[in-house]
Amino acid sequence: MATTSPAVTEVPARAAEREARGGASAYLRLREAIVDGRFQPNERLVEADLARTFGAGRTAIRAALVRLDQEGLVERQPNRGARVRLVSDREALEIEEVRVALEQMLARHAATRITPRDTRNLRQILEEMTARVDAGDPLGYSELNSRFHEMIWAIAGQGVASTLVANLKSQSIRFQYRTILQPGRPDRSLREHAEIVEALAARDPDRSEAAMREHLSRVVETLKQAIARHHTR
Amino acid sequence: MATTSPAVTEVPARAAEREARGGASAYLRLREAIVDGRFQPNERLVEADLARTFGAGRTAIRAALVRLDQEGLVERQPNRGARVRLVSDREALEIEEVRVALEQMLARHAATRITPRDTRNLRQILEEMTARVDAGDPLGYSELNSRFHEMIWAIAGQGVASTLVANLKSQSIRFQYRTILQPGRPDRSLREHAEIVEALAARDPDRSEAAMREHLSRVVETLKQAIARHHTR
DNA sequence: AAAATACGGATTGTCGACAATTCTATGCAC
DNA sequence: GTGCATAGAATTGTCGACAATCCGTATTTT
Repeated sequence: MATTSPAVTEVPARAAEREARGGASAYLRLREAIVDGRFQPNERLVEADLARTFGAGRTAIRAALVRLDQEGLVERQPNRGARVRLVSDREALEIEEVRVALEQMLARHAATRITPRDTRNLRQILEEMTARVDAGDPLGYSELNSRFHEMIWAIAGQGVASTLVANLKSQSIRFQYRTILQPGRPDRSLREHAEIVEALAARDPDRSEAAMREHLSRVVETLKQAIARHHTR
Repeated sequence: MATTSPAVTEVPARAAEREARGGASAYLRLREAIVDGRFQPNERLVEADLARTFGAGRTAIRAALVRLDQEGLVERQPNRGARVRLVSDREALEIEEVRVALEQMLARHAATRITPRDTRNLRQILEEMTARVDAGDPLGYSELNSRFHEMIWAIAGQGVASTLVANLKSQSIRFQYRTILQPGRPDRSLREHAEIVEALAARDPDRSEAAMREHLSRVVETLKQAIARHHTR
């Protein structure tokens, strides 16, 4: 809403969605704050402080922290409190690898369920993405990129897998910018996305899976290099 | 311990492992009880009752339920309590599909990291599995089957992915028996496992991934049929 | 001076009690 | 007998208080 895009990260389904007003939406607000980067990684999350900040009781905050811990956004140590979890370079890579595996599968399924209407929507996003690249707007591009992938998840109609990727994404969101700012990436990325759309439109599962794999493998590769560079400097 | 195998499902890593005595190990014990099937699916989980049963306070039980909810083993509705989550046939299939995707990836990674010692261990498990089949012991076979796959996860050295599959497995554990009891399955399954070992031993990522995919795709297929049969009867 | 110890503040963990909500069963009208 | 309203029981949600634990600092010991 205010800061970044609204649909960038969907809240992982289940778990008492309809929550009272002040009470348990503490979870949602705290989550948003962390994902948006309003807390530093490794920053301590003191229950009493959070309770005051969010106008909730300590009980609610406590429940939220337990959830976020299980979700991997927060790290809780017995008697020592909670911190915003810092995902290491190593782990960020692992997460990305899992994402490759899952999105491959999702692409495969999407290919068997895609409708002409879906195809039109994907093509439109692709156009907008091109426009952003031409306009030199990496943030807008990144946002559309997210939309693109999320749309494929939706087409695939695999709730379990979609929830998992969404979850992983919110954990590694802090690393995203690294792969975006790579020089020469946008053009290539655009072509890769185009191929994905074509493969899906052709309703060809193997080709769709391969295209997605190709695309995301390159993202992983880029991330690897970025990390290596970041590490040796 | 009493009912089924002890190592069948590893507890998903993170989250305050060192917990006080009676206090928060409530989570572990409740989890085990659910996974072992000591609670019926959809059975209500009343906090006060659980607290008495496990000799813990309601607070601890509450935290445990929140965690289990996030984990997908329990379903919590505001003001209406928690139940053991019932995974639908549909969802069981989805879960299995995700498992295919993840284990494929894990096999690929394992192929690049496997040591001669690992190979020996895998071969040995394979032998024992053969023995179980010959002895007509499906439960023992199933247990070894789990060990086999878990060993590959360990070899792959991908903590994130491993945690996810382990988690998924505990959710769908109730469906396992359906695929096991399929006639003619054991022999074929055995051959598939053998091919996986060979591919890994050859340190061939593509072949390993393909072998795993082949194997698990068949499991999915079997599950599909079992569900269909179960549904139309 | 370095190490070990003891203290004090801050924070988490747990309990009991009460409010809020949902569920169940009874009674009443028709 | 069926449907609806209502009272009571059962259960969850939240708060405040206190105990347990940890961390940093000052003090003692060697």
